[in-house]
Amino acid sequence: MRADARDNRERILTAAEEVFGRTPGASTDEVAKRAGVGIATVFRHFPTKVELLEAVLTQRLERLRDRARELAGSADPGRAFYDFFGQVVAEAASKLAIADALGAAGTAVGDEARQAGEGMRQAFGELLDRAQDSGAVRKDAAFPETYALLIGTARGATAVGLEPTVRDRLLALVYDGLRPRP
Amino acid sequence: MRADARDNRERILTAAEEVFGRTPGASTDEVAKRAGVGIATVFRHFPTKVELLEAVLTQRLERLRDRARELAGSADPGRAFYDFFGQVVAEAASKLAIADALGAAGTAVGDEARQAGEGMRQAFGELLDRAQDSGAVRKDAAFPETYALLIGTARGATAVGLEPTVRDRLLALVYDGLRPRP
Amino acid sequence: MRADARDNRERILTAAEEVFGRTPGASTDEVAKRAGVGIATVFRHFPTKVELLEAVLTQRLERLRDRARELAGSADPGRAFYDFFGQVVAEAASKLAIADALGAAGTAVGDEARQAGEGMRQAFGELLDRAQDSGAVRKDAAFPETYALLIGTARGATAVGLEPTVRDRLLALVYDGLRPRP
Amino acid sequence: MRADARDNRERILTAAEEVFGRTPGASTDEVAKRAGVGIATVFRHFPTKVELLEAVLTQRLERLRDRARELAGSADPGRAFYDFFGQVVAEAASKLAIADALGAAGTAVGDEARQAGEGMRQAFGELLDRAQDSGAVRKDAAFPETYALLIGTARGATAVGLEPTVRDRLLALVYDGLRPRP
DNA sequence: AATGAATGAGTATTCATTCAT
DNA sequence: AATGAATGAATACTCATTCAT
Repeated sequence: MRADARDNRERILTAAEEVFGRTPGASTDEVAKRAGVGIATVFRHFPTKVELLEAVLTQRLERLRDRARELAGSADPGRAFYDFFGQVVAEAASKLAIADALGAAGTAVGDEARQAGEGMRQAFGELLDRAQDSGAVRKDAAFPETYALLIGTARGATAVGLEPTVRDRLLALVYDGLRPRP
Repeated sequence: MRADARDNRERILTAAEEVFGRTPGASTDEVAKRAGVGIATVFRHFPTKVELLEAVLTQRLERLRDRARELAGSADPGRAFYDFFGQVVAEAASKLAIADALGAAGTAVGDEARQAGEGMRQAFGELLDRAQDSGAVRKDAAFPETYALLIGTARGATAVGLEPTVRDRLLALVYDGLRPRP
Repeated sequence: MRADARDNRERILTAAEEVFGRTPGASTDEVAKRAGVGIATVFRHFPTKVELLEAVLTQRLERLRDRARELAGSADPGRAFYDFFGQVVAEAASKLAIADALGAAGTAVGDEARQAGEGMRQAFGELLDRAQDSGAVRKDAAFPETYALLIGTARGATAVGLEPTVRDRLLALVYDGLRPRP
Repeated sequence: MRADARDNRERILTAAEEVFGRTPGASTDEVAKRAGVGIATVFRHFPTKVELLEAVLTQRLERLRDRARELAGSADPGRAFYDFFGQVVAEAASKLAIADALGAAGTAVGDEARQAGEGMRQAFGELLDRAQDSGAVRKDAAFPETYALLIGTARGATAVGLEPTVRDRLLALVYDGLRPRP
């Protein structure tokens, strides 16, 4: 039954991601129905709605962190940086809530979520450093504003429901601001 | 008595802006208390909570539109564009909800809000056009991505609670992306 | 509408007294139905279930205190004391919860209830003092044990659902313990 | 394996006594944790929460009955009666729930509990009879009121959280009522 | 026109009880 | 036989909206 429980936890988390991604203020019942379990099961796994939300957030942040870490080893640091940037924005455009997760990364209360956010920001900082060393990103772009630019671009892409073409042009604009001035 | 009513409407709107700016999920009661009127009075003026929210939104959008129009007559179109951009972002950083208003401008349901959003986007388009004509903004930056960049930057600045210095550096990055390539 | 509200408050309190008297763990819904009002109305008047319970308790304690005060002026202090004692026990036998109120008088958390309890205990102490001075109650019966005896007798009479005859005989036993030894 | 089961039953009962003694409204889970078994084990032994509560009650009543029976053979019937009375009250003062058990003895629903209550009351009646025959208790104190006095004194001692000294003085008052009038 | 009271639908959370391992 | 997970009914409390004054 350990397996069953883990399975259910996964299903609940997935359901929560979908439901809250679509309707941020959705009820826990909604999540339970979507996951196909009783409501008490949701509360057994996540004793509080806040804890459920934080678990979703944590998962998202960890995924982003992992992606950043994967790319950190790349031979082409510039490409790694811009690829990560673009992927985050692309995902945000389709999954409304990743942008919120990014925004919340600074404020997240829960310990796990905070750590995941910290890890993600560190990994992104790593990507930035290497890209700057390799000359792919201007040296005077410090971490805070670059991170803010990532968040903002992701949220901007989300808010308007941008078409892919426009999103690419938006990224082109942003990248041009990040590239070293000739 | 007409005057009293208009007065109350104003007070309610102001109160709503403050309250929802601070706590997006606040109750209508909260707004009534802040405005110093009974809750029934709020509902007399705005028969639905959604209508109240839309009124707040409309007001914000109209203010932005008016500011854009004022600047449209400026002798220095480049400066007008970047000033507007910067002001919007600066305000968003302090008033959480303006960014949402900007985001909602595309999706706004109510008729008034939609019109206000349309007007605001048109005015911003005007600023963009003139700035491009004057050579202050690159010609290949079309409206959709530029508008998305405005929204995103505003939201990015809001989400993280950026300090003014960092906000300025963020803007510098964004502006560099918007300026014509040499 | 002030009148209506006060009216409703009364009805809710009365309903609560009946309902909680019968079923101590009853739900707030039950009280609302019994009072013939919507559940939100109950919560408007008593924002918390605890506050509702305390209001019931307070009311009961105040009634007892008032009765004690009335009797305090009596020309026959002995009779006043034993009358009060008997009335409390008689009421407790029919209204389950008065005994609890008496018990809670020492522990009541809410400020109003605490004060009412204090007032009631003081009034009872007064009755006791005078009865002792008049020689109707033995002088070595101090307040704490006499009060405990009152509470206990009331609760004893309640718990078993005593018939009036038996109750009278119980009181006779208790009174004999309180009278001065010859 | 029969031994294991009986062992578990004991542990659950003990745990239930502790838990419900402290927190009358406690959950079955609480009991399971305290007993160090899974919740399903509790329900295997006591298919219903009511049955568990009744088992606790039965156990308590049986203990009291046994104590009364032990004392029934004593050479000094008066002392036996007053000792029993005092012990019950002393225990009630520390173990909140014994008083409830005594009260419930009249109303007990379950068959076992009812029988245990009956047995306990019979044994107490025996003690009373002998004490009356020996002249230690007045002859006109019939069983019903004397039993009510026992219950009441026990509950009175519990409700207020009486100190031992006061409890003793309370008992002195009660005993004086029970002793034959000179 | 303005007020504050009343309402019921909705929400998070708990708990006794039942299943699957 | 024992376990822990799953379940749905129940409960306290909130909120947008409607009535009576």
